[in-house]
Amino acid sequence: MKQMNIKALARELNLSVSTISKALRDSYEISESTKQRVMQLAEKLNYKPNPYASSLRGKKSRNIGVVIPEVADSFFSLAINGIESIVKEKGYHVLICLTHEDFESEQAILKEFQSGRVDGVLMSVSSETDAGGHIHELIEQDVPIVLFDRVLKEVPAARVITDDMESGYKATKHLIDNGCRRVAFLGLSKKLSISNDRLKGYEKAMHEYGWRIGKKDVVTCTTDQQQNIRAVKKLLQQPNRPDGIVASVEKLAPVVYQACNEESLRIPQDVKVVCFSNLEIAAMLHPSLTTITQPAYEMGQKAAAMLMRLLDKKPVQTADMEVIIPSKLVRRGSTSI
Amino acid sequence: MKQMNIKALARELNLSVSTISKALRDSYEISESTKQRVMQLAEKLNYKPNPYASSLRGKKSRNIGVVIPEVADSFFSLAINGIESIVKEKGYHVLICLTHEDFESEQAILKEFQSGRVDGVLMSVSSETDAGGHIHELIEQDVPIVLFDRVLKEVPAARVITDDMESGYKATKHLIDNGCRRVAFLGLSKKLSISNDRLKGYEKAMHEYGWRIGKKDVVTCTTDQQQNIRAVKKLLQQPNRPDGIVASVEKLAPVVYQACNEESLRIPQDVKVVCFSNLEIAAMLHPSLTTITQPAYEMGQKAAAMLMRLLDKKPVQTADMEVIIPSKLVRRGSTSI
DNA sequence: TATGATTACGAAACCGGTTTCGTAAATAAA
DNA sequence: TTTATTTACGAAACCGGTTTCGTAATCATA
Repeated sequence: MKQMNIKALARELNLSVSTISKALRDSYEISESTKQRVMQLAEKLNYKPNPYASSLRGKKSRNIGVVIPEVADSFFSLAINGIESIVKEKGYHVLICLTHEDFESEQAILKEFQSGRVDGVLMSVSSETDAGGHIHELIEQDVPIVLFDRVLKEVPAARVITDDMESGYKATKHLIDNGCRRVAFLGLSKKLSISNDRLKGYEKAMHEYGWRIGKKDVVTCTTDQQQNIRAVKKLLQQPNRPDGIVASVEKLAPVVYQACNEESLRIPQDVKVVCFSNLEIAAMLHPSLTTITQPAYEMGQKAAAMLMRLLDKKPVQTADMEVIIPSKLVRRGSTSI
Repeated sequence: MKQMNIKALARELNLSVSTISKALRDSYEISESTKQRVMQLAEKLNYKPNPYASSLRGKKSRNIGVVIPEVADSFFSLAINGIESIVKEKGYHVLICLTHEDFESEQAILKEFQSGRVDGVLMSVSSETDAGGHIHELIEQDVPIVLFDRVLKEVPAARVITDDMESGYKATKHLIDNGCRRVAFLGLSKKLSISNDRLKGYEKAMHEYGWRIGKKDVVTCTTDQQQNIRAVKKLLQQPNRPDGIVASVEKLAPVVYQACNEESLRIPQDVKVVCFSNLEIAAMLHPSLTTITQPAYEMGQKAAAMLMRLLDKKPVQTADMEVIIPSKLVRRGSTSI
């Protein structure tokens, strides 16, 4: 079947193109009877308005871009569900773009978004992102953006984050309370806000309890899982090895388990572990994994709702520009004998 | 900054709009020196072509739609990575749409895609999908579609699947070889191709070894995890309860572990378990989980590559319309003592 | 020198909706 | 009855690229 368009409908009904358009948009200028006829024929002939024509004329794409490092991560996949639950109702579509933790990809994607392809952007920055020039450029083109989870401190954009410092503190304190005296911290990148804030909380807890932080006890991991395993094994091979580990991102959970396994160290007897994670299956790990669980779905919802407000051009209070939702510590087997 | 467009560039350079357009597209009609001038100014003024204008005129969106039930599932998130790795090179964007296992959502999405929003579609059907009318409609509008993993048998569309029957057979045989005599099967839906094929393999293995399949040993699960846990517990409460379980989709892994836990049954001593899953963390479960692992990334790549060929209008052999990539059985602790 | 071919560019149609503006006819108000 | 207003619709501009077609100028060939 040939693609139906407004012109064909107009011909069929002996009406003008503009009348059809108005009728379909339920304009007050058109009589009820005409609207009925138009709607019915449109339905019958399976007419679908061309979204690109509308976007071109209206300067609105009804697409929002979601820029994240990875989708194979339960935080991000849950956040996507939250985002979608909000924007779908408003008639927006979600364009998911993956950076694979690569800064240049992230820049390229935001550059693309300057074209008008999306009306707004939700982003969690890559682990390699340490400057916000690309975000500024986007804002200058009047594309609203809301950052979530992984943000850049110096970029004055709306943001939804968790209480990362407190969470890092809570995780570390939990380990110390359970008998750990030498706790190590695994970050993902020195550039990442969440790693750094969680690290700060870790440091605060360690200092508060008077424990020294060994030079090698703060490990910066990479995107190479094999290399991460080697790094953690090395950490655990030290003469006075750590007896507790705070892993600041979900993907490090298997790394820690694997490394402990290869070093023949038992969790939690020899090493206790807390990991930031949203994995449903954390409870079924061997042993079950104590986690800091982020409100991923709610964060996605909140970030999307903020973006919707920005798109509606409703005034947003400066106080509403930063939303902090607390994470929860879920105690499981990896931290108690 | 105001959005740059071709007209502004033309004015600036004292050239016509058409010359600019051709220069930017590297047309042979334009002299090298003019191309240089145009390119340089475009770069300098940060010109981004409006994708909707191009799409409207060219009848090509350079978007492909990916319709899947869920993104919080490692099979699908890996498949997305595979898809993206292929289509990005060809300059396509990925529009991910989630059905949440709801047939009506799936229909609505495909209806939307009749508008020309996407040039092609990759889909894995929802667990509630049992008819292919919406797919047919799309094909009639000349939108090519490739199904992957979860397909509809009767729809004559290109497809990429795994050897589901053999995998179900292998999983069941593995349990039987490890001493199980009463194996249960957990499907996701009676409508789902993968559930049914895997079930067939299960039945084949059971018959081959002369084991009866109890009336209640084939359980059809739902999207409600709590209900699934109750169903599996009920399964395990039978007087002559199963000593082996084949779980046909990843999300049932936590269900089985939870149910066994609540029934105080040990894995693998009391019940042995094989689950179809791509979870990286399966090896760290308690006990580690024997899986049928699908080549998710490769399937995504293959499906995307097929779609690219269809979009290039290259003739595709009928023999190439169905690609079957084998899954692998990964033996772990949940099936051996 | 005359003719044909090539080069380099511009005018304008086009894609398919949306919106502005103008207007005939019907209705209401004076 | 005249004037003002409302109703219901159409013509055409518009969004921003792309493409077709026409053409003046230059170059090559006979």
